[in-house]
Amino acid sequence: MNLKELSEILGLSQTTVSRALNGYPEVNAETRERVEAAARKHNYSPNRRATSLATGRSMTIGHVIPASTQHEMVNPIFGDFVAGAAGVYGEEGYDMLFSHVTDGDEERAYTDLKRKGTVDGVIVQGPKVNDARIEVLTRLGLPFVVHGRSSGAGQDYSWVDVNNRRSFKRATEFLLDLGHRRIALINGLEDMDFAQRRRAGYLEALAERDVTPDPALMRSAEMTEVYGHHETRDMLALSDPPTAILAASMISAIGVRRAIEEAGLTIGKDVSVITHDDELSYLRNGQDVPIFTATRSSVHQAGRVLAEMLLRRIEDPSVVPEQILLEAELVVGRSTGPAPTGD
Amino acid sequence: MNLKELSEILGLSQTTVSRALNGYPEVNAETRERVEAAARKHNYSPNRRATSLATGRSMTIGHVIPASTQHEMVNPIFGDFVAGAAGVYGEEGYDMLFSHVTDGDEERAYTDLKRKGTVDGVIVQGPKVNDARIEVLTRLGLPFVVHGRSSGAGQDYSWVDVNNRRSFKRATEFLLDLGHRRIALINGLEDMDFAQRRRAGYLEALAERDVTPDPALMRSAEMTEVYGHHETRDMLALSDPPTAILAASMISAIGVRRAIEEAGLTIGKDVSVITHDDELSYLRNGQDVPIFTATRSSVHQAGRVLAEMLLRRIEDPSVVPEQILLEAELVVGRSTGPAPTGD
DNA sequence: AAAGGCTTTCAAAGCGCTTTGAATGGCATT
DNA sequence: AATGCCATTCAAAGCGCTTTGAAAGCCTTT
Repeated sequence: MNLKELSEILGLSQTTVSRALNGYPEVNAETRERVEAAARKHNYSPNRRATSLATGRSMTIGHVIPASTQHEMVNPIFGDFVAGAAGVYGEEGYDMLFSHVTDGDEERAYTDLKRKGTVDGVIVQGPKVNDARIEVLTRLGLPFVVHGRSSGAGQDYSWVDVNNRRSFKRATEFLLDLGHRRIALINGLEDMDFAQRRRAGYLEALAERDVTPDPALMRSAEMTEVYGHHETRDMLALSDPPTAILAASMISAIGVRRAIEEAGLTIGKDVSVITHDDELSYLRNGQDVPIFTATRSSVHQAGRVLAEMLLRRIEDPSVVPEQILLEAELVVGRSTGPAPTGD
Repeated sequence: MNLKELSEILGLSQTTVSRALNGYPEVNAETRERVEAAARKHNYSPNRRATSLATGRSMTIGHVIPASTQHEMVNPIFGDFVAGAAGVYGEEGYDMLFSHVTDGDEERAYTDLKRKGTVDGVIVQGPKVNDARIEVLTRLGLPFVVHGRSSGAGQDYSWVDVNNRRSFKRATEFLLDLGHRRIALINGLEDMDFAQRRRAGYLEALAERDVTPDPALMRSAEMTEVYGHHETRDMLALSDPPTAILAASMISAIGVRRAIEEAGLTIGKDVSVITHDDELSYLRNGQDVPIFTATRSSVHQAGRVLAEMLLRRIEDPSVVPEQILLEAELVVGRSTGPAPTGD
C-alpha cells in the first residue's frame, strides 16, 4: 500500500492525501477524516526513503563510532548514555544510526554522512583535547552537539559536560580533610578531555594544601575492571603506598576494591576510595547507603539533555550554540574514612 | 556534487557514470578510470536516500528496542553484542539502526519497518519463551535472525545460541563433585528463554544426583550488581545457607562477591561461586587466572556470527534457516573450592 | 451580471539515484 | 555495398513521496 494506491482508493489526488495525513490546514475536515480512516484501515504509513528524499530530512541521528574507539560501544557508560538519547529520539520520531568509521578517516566519514544525507545531525562522543571533529563538523554545517568539551577547539559549539575539574577537586579535598596525603588517581585515558580536567582538579586541590603530587600515584588507561585492579595492586606494593584512591568510574573502582581486598586490607579503613559514579543502570552504587563515596552525575540524563539540544539545533541550525555544565554531587558512602595513623 | 553535476562535468550521461562507479561491465575501461578519478576529485559519493529509493535496499540493519526492554540497551552485555555485530556491518557497508518501540506495539513496529523500508533486516534480541516476534517477522517476510532461541515458537527460523542448558548443568555438576549440596541459582529474568534453559540444566544436574532443589535458593531478576548482592545477602541469612552460588552474569557475580565479603566470608572457601562469563570488554574475568570459575562464551563473537548470518539471509532470503549452537567452556578460577565440612 | 475572494482540490515537477530499452558507431562478415 | 554483431553510450522511466502553481467551485460584493 503506497500513497498512489491509497489515493486511488479514496478517489483523491496524492497531494490531498499527503496533506491530509501531514496535518496541512488547506484540507477539508471531513476529507481529512476519511483519509485518516482509510490510512488506518489499510495500514498505510509513508515510505521513509521516499519521504526522506523528497524532504531532504532523514529523521535519523548519527553516532559515529571510530574503529579505534570501537571500545566506546562496549563501554557500559556508552550504553547508558545512548539509552538516554534514544529515549528522546523515540519520543520525537527520530531513529538512531551507528556508523562505523575506519581510523583516521573521520573527516571523510562526516563528509559522507552529510553528503549521503543519512542523518540530520550527529552527537560527538568522547572528545579528546583539541578534537579535530569539531572543526570538520562546523565547516560542513552538519548540526552537532558534543558530550563533553574539547580544550583548544577554537569554534563556538554546543556541548553538555560535567564539571569534572570541580568535582575531582572536591573529592580530593574531601580526602585531604580526612588526613590523607598519599592520594592516588586512577584516571581515564589521558588524551580524553575529561581525564585532563579531572587531573587538573586533583592537582589543584593538592597544590592548595601544599601536597606534592607523586607521579607514581597517577595512572591512566581505559577504565576497565582489570585496569583498576592492576594499578591498585601495583601501587599497594609500593614502599610508600597510597592511603586513598580516586577512581574514574564504577567499573575501575570495582577492580580497585578487588585489589584492596586481595591485599587483605579493608576498604574505607586501610584504604579510602572515591569514584566517579555515572549512575549506570546495571552498576548502581548500592541501594540505600552508597557502596562508594562518589562524585555522582547521571550519564543517562546527560544523554537526554544532549539529544534534546541536538534536535533543537536541527530544527533551527542558526540558533546560537548552547552550553550546559552539570555539577556532580559528592555522595558519602562506606568506602572512605580517616587516614590510618602512621603507626 | 550529485550525479547529474558529475556527469555534466564529464560530458557523459548519468547512466554511464552510475554504471562506471558501480562496477558494471559494459563500460569502457578508460571511461571508467576517468569517472573514478573525477568522483575522487570532486569528493562525490551517491546520496544514500536516493540510492535506497531506487534500489529498494536501505543497507541498514535494524535492532528494535522495546521501551520496556529499553534496559537492554544499558545492559553491558548488549553493548558487547552489538559491537560485534557492528564490526561486521561496517565491513560490509551496512549501517546499524536502533528503533524505539512503544510497548505492546511490536507487531506494528516491525510492519512499519518493513513498509517504510528503513531496514533490510533485523536482529531479534532477548527472545522470551514463545516469543511473538518470530511469527510476525516470518509472516512479514522481513529477514531476521534471533540471538538465542524461543521455545515454543512454531516456525523454522535462524538463530545462534549458547548451549545454556548444558553449560549450567556442567557447572552444577562441578559444584556437586566438590561436595556442595546447597547450591543457589541467581538466574536472569524467568520469562527470558535463556534463563529457562539454564534453570533446566541446573535442575537436571541436581536430579541426577538426587539432590532436592530448594525454591528458596532459586532467584531470578534482571542481572544487575545490586540484584546479585541483594539475593546473596538474603540467602546467606537463611538458617541453612547455600555453600555455592551459580550466577547468571559477571555483573551479578560482582554483587554476589560483595555480599559474601560483607558477611565476613571468603569466596572459594566458605562459599563457592560460578558465573556465566560473556567476556565483556570492560569486565574481563581477570587477566591470567580467572577471578571466577565460569562458563565462558563470548557475546561479542556471537554478535559477529549473527550479523554474518543475517547478511547471508538478506542476500538470499530463500536460503534455508541456519542454526548454530555454541558451547560454553568451563574455566576454573579461584572462586570455587570443596564444600566446607559441616562442622 | 461581472468581478473578486475564499476554500478545497489537483496535475505535474522535483528529490538523486538505478535500470530498461534504444541508439550509435566501428568492425568483421557475406 | 549490404548485413549483422559487438562494445559503448544514452534518453527516459521509475522508485514514493512533498510541494509548487494552477484550477475549480462557491459565495459575496459591486
